[in-house]
Amino acid sequence: MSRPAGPLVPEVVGRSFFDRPAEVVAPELLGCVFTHVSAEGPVGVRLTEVEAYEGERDPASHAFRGRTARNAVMFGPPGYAYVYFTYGMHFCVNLVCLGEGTASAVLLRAGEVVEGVDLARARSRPGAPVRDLARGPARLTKALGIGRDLNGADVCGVAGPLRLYAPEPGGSATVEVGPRTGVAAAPDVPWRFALAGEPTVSPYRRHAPRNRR
DNA sequence: TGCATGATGTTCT
DNA sequence: GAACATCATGCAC
Repeated sequence: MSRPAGPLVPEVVGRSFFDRPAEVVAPELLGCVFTHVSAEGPVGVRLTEVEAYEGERDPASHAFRGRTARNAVMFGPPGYAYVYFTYGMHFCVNLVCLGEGTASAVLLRAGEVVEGVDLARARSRPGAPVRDLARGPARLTKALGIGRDLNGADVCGVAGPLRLYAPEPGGSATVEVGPRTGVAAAPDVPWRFALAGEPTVSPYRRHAPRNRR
């Protein structure tokens, strides 16, 4: 498609983009700008690190044991946000891939805040450097102000609070591939994708088993 | 600079 | 009742 020359109006990513396996969608999400417009204002994050999760063939996925009330969104149509609560205090956000009945999703792990920096910082910690605001999946949702109420929100709709914009053309970035971070199961599957050389990308950490008391 | 640990709630077995 | 796709903090070196 074409658009008239003028100010940069980034294109909203369409639903067909997500109607593909997560491990295919994931690397293409890098560089996209994910925005949440709330009552407080807009915050946008340029994605620098993501992870792919498949359904029943991926033991690290929430959908591994089949459909439940919590992961129902993952089994739904593509282009929606799956938000879940974990570790008693953190939210993480996924973008659902593939069609109805297939649990495929991409976890957004980290990004660089490119819009609404002040708001993002206020939600995080005053004085925090910009590159720390969305470094890590839980911080990313915090910076964007994403909570449980956005579970199942449409990412492809122009009217919704969540939107995903295609990266500006011309930027060729090197994509780094590696094992997923922090997962207890299938730690060696290379489905973690990151932009090389980005300071917002968290260092690789293997899942740390917790001592029980 | 790097590791170990506690906080905290939802979900599933 | 245990595990968990995490983060911030404290302490050792």
